[in-house]
Amino acid sequence: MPRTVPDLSRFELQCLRLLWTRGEASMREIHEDLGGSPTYSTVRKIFERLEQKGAVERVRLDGRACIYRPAVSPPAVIRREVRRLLDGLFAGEGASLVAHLADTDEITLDDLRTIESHLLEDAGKRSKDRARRSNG
Amino acid sequence: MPRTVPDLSRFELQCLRLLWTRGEASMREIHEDLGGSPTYSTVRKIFERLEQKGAVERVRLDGRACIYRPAVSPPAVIRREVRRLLDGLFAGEGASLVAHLADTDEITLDDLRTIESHLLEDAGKRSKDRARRSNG
DNA sequence: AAGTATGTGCGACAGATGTCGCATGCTCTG
DNA sequence: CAGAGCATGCGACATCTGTCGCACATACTT
Repeated sequence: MPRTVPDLSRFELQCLRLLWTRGEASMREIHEDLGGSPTYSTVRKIFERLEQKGAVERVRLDGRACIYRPAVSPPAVIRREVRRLLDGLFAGEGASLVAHLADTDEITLDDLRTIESHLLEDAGKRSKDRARRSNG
Repeated sequence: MPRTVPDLSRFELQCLRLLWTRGEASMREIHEDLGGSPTYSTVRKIFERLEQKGAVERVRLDGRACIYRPAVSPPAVIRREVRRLLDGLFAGEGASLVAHLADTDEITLDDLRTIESHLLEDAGKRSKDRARRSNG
């Protein structure tokens, strides 16, 4: 498990995502998920590189086929990508990004309210935890 | 003005952003904005490619130096990048991205509320416009 | 006018990325 | 056990990216 998330290309990222949704899989399965294109050879090459970068690892064999598993977690990768976008195009301001999403109708008012309520719940939980810790 | 936003690399994007904030600039100025590194030659090469891709254009000369101007607008580029991130890591769901931002404290409750109120204002304006149009 | 500084065009290069094909070698089936 | 299939390891390429240097032209200085 690499401490720092490796730098992944778009296609590498796409393959990794497919692996995330499957949990673990052979390259053939990923190749099928991709609809058969590009070539199986290409997918293998991508996995070869993903493995070199420490983003995936082989867990076991299914017959003679290697089964791979993600070696980096979605949150870690996502954080990195979001940060990149934020720093690159929104001066690091998360609020600017959300404002953009609102402007372009990528999120609705209801979405925002739902997230708000979750935020409130979590805040409540966290402060309860803190209280428990200090009293316990 | 290219109809479709060209595909830009990270560094190309960074240079373009600097050009956005300046409005228009010579390569030397951008080079300075970058703190002098990488080399001036490198920056020129990036601009050469940005020009080929149609992302910037020369407007005039300042002495013998070319002055460049962005040929693609921030919104267009931003939309593209956001879409890429959304489709790539959030199943296209803007709400998921915002939820992530909330989870990682990239946005605060206040931010959300502010955006919400703007959203309400704009919605109001739009419906007023509609009313004006239909009545006018 | 001659020289110096500066901007540009062009070319070179290493490393990353996307795309394949081939030969070898294990497995499963007759 | 021999042959057919599939998976793998390895190598080959064309592009794209980031990074420079050099030679030539042009403008400002003295």
